[in-house]
Amino acid sequence: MKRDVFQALADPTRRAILLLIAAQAMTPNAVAEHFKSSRQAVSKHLQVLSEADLLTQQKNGREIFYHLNPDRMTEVEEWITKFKSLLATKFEQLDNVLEQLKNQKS
Amino acid sequence: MKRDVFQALADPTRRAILLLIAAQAMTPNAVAEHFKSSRQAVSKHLQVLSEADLLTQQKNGREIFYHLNPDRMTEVEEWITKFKSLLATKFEQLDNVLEQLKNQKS
DNA sequence: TCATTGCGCAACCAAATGATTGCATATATT
DNA sequence: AATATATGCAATCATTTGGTTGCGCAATGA
Repeated sequence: MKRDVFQALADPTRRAILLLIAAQAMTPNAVAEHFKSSRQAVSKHLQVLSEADLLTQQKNGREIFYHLNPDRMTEVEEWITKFKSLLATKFEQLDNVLEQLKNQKS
Repeated sequence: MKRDVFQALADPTRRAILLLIAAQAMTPNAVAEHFKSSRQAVSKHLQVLSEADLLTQQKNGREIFYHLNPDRMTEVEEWITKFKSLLATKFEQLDNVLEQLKNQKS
């Protein structure tokens, strides 16, 4: 399943997991040891993060290491950048925003 | 109610609303005109964004203009920055991450 | 004054979410 | 071969979420 990156980042536990894995690739059990959450709960979070392409898996024997995929985070950065540039130019840009949002109209 | 900024940004419609209002402060009706969503649905989104302190209200007669609060977005930026700096230094920083996540342990 | 407009709020509903439990499978260890 | 370990997957459940509907209230306008 394809998932929205922002939605994947919405959960604070998932953000913490990302920070952990950003520092070092880890197995689900290793991740779970750092949280109150159970292994299964963590496993579900890892699945969500994987579906958002924020993580990749690397099987090694019976262990599965989850690695970070840094590319996907740039998508968030780009949104923020767009947002900020919009702020900078304000009113002048309203037409452009309207144009870009056109497909969301009824 | 206090709300998580990331959670507020999780919904694509809310992100679009933020872009609109970033370009120009608007009333709920004005916002709703740009979406398929009903006024009440948009109004709820505005409420969520307000609870996350991403928007402020300014009453003017019977109209309420929603303005952007750009400060709150920096919180997201800071998380991303932290994330990226973690990536840059990788393994060396693992201890720091563990230290920061300590309070989330059982 | 009376109708209309802009808006928030509460109740309600279907769908999604986060978590738990139980089980199956593959790999490792004895 | 038998057991233990690491993990995923499905079912289930309570809670949250996004949306609709209906109502009430303040401000505008006739």
